[in-house]
Amino acid sequence: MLYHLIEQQLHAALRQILPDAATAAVLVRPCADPNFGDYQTNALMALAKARKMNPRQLAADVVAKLDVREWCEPVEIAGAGFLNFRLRPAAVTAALRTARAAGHPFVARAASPRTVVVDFSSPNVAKPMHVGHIRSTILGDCLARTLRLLGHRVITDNHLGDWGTQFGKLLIGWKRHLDTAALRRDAIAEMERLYKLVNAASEADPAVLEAARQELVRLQAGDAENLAIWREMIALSQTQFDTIYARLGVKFDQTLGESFYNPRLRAVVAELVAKGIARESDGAQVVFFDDLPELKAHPTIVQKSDGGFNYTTTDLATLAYRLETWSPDEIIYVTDGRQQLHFRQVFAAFGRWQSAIPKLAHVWFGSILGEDGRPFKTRSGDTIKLADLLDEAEERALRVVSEKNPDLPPAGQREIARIVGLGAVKYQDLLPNRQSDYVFSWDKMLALSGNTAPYLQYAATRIQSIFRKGDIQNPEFGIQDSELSAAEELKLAKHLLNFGLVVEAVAEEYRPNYLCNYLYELAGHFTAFYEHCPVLKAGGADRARRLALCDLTGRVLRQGLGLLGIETPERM
RNA sequence: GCGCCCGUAGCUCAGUUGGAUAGAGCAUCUGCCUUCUAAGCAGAGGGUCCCGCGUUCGAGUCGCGGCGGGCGCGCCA
Repeated sequence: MLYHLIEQQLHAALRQILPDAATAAVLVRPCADPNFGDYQTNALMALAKARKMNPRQLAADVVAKLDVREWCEPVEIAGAGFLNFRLRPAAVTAALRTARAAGHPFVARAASPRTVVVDFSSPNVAKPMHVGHIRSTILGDCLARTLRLLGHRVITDNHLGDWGTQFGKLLIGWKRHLDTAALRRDAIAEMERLYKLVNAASEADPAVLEAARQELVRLQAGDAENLAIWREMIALSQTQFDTIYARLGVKFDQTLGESFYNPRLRAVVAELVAKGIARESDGAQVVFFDDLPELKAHPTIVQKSDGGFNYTTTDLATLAYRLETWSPDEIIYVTDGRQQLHFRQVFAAFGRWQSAIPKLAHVWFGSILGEDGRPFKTRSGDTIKLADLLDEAEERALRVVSEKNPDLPPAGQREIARIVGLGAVKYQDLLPNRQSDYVFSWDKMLALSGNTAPYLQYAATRIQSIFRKGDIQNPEFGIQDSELSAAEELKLAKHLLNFGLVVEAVAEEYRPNYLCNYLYELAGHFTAFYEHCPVLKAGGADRARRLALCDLTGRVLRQGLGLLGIETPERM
């Protein structure tokens, strides 16, 4: 990648001037304003400041030692000490030629691949998946795909909520009120009905609450009947999850729910106690963090006073299992922001328990708010089911498709509507900064114009259309030494070069919105090119080169959308 | 009370080690389909980046203090 080569040369030059400088912080980034050039570095100013040097003088000294003639016009020193690099067109065409031969154009595989566990989605058994599950699922899937493209070994794990106190109420409901016909029709809806029924009843009648507690105790003690019912509830739920995941194109390498770790919990606590990490307090076993100021006031319980375990215990057992099973370099948790304190506690406790721990990342996202700006209530009944959201998305897309393409056969229209509708939902979810709360709105979630997936898909289909119209199957076109004659070609080409930079940033900061914005800009550059530069009607070298640009743009768009988990139709 | 996050155009939001003249989409307005798909393109208007002080050559970004909102804080997950 050109920016990387420039960066390396810059580091070499800097070492000649300041041998002890930390070059890792000296980055070459795309210019904020193309008027300044293609790439810039601002780090010399910071470096000069730290050493009380004259920044412009330092810049001049470094430039004197810097040799980037192969790729750049003469380097400019601007303002307080910016270095601006402008690519030579010949270097751009050379980079495009290299990319056309590459399996994944403009993306460099990681020099040292790492093993990364990604924990995401984690829906609860016996409950419908609702809009609240979409962010974790889509975000986690995107991060997994991104890390894989960069050459890392990724293990995705769906940590199902398949154990816990809710099963007491569910068991009561199953035994007393089960409607088997309704269960056959829609198992999740029936289980949800049972839960709500018993939940309401236990609020009114303490005897029901006590009965539910007893059922839970029997389940935990291994009662055969309760275990059988519990297993059936899991199996029925898994069918629903599988349907949703198939629709979303999300795959898991592992589905190890909370219950998988039950047999390990006692030993975890025993070890924590033996090592003096946990101690008894008010009848419970508790881990205190007296030496950590931010957690001093927030101890965490690993065994309740009634002897039961909780999610901190389960999460610690899960970490230990992952460590011994896969020896990961990193474990990523994708959950909402309300669990920040919990994960700080788990990570801190785990750090005391185990000597060598991998990088632990809690990738959190904001809450979903209702249209009124109030938090979305999960228990109040007006939760929007994920399946309904996806249905609505496909229906809205179908209306547009049938209007725009009335001549396509219905099955073709539905397939396009499926890809466009699901793409719109996913993109809308990945576009905002993940840490912002978002206000749920049908219109916003399902928008099909502007900065949306359909815009990107549309650009990709226009490219496909060119190849169809030109009847170009095995393209023998290529980029000769001819110049990129139009300004739009050069802009498009230069933007393509930065794809890998963005993919790496997504993986490093766990922020797919960087990729969304990059692809939106790419599609914008392509559209400008498309409006101004005829491809099929151009002749000779222009035509060949523009076809090559179309091909590369199409590949990057499809690859980028693929990282977001979004498909691209042939036409739309 | 303590902690985390947020406050940027009418609305929804971006804003990459602090960096150059703060950007999109939607909405509004003006043009563009006889040329590879108008789900598009070109252009216009629209800003006290919540307020104040500070650090800095330079602050939407960092620090401190306010104001407003969301979330969390030992036996749910």
